Amino acid sequence: MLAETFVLSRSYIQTGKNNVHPPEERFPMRILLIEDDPSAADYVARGLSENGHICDVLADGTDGLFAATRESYDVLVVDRMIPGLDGLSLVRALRAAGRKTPVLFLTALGGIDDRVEGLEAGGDDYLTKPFAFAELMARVNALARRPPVQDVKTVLKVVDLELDLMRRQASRGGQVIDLLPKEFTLLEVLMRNEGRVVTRTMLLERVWDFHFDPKTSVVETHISRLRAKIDKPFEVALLHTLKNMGYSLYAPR
Amino acid sequence: MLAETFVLSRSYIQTGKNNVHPPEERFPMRILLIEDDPSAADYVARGLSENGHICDVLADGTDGLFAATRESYDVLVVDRMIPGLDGLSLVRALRAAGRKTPVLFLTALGGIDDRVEGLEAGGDDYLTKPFAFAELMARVNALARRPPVQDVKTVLKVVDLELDLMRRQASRGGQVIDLLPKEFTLLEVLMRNEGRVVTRTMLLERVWDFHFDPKTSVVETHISRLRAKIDKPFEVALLHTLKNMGYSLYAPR
DNA sequence: CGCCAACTTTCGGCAGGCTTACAGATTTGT
DNA sequence: ACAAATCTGTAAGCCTGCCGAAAGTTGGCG
Repeated sequence: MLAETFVLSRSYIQTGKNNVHPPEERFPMRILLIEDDPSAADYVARGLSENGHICDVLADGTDGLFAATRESYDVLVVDRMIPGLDGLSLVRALRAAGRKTPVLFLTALGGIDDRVEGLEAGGDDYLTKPFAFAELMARVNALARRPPVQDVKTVLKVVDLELDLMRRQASRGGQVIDLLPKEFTLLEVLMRNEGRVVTRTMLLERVWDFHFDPKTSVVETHISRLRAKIDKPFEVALLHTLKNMGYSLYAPR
Repeated sequence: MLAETFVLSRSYIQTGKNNVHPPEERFPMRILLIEDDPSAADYVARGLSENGHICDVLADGTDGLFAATRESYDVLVVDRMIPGLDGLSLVRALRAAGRKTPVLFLTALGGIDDRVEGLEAGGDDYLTKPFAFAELMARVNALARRPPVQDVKTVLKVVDLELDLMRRQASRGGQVIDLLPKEFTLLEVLMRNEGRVVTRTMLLERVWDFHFDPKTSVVETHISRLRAKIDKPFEVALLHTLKNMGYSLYAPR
């Protein structure tokens, strides 16, 4: 899975049409990590995905700039020392192109000069290696202008359906429901968009990190399995299909 | 000689005049850090001040005791190994003088005796080096919030599984279980997060202080060993795996 | 009646996690 | 200071159970 994120799909170009996200706060952040050291990259990527975010990784500066310009990421995490195009130039180019995506620099050097350089080039924050992951997460949150983790809602609720994000556990009407990982994130996305239509494309991006159409029925398959657990055993269905549009989670009236 | 060791504490002298704070929750906490390793001291002091608190730093035990007795700090953070007067004696002396200021010990080694001694001497909590700053901040907050006469929780409990932090000994259903040091801290982290998901990244940071991905199965290995001791011999398993997420310790329903 | 979109179920591959053995490191005892 | 014992991390192989492709079914709508 991590290996996959290393090879950023070339076909993400196709999704260009639909890269405008709804203005409301979206949960999983999309983060682009530009880092060539595999172990560091893995560490960060893994941590981010464990925290429910989507992380693309590129090891080369040129590719990084390309992706950062084309796609709309919430935050960029950029190593200063990378092959292709160094982090500093990358960000300068990005800013010159008018992109304001917040940038967090990772630097092996803790010198004051480095810091100044980075910020002057248009970086928003920096972090010297090695660092605790919690710190990176905190700074990324700060850059994305999100409230600190402590007062992030930990239990989602739609009617009598509850999803405890910390315990990773769902329940309906007090009855505990076991969910598989994919089912869990699928439900999470749906619940965070209660009442709104969630398109297939959104689901592919947020749950599967596919930036293209796999031309299969993965989504349907998992929707089906999810229904079997959260709707089938109960009176009223909460998950509704909207033909040719997508799905929506709400209480019928 | 005395003057020398006070070098770091310019703010201590200036703030001396106003040492009477309202008893309720006050925001900038005043914290005295007694630590001789400059880089560690910097790390902590910087972190505290970034969090808006006031931190005085002293590198010598004798000076530390003097300041701690004279001033009224909200919390003391004390390294066990310091020149002048060791941390243990410092706290004993402080308590003997009737001061109840909460004390957080920093100890390089997580040995049994270190912890027991520290708590017996009148310490309120301990933290083994190295640590993530966030953890120190959390513990300091906890200490400051705690009513002056404290009983440190010395035994963690999850269902019938107990972990005696003083004796460094685990037991389940009254049956004593021997744990190796790594297993002990691993279990401690898990128990302190009962019911919550503890990600692999968290474990790598808190138990191993790895700030990168070791790309090996250290965690799995130790989880396996821990399971063999705390779960295998018993009816119900308490330690559960969540694929791609981490582990969680809780009683099955 | 026929088409298309969505639903359901089955089933094999495989990734991620588990286990074990071993060797290096560290600690302890003499 | 040396040897013994203990502890820890790596690597290799196994195994489980999740995931997604595929094929067949349903149902809505023209």
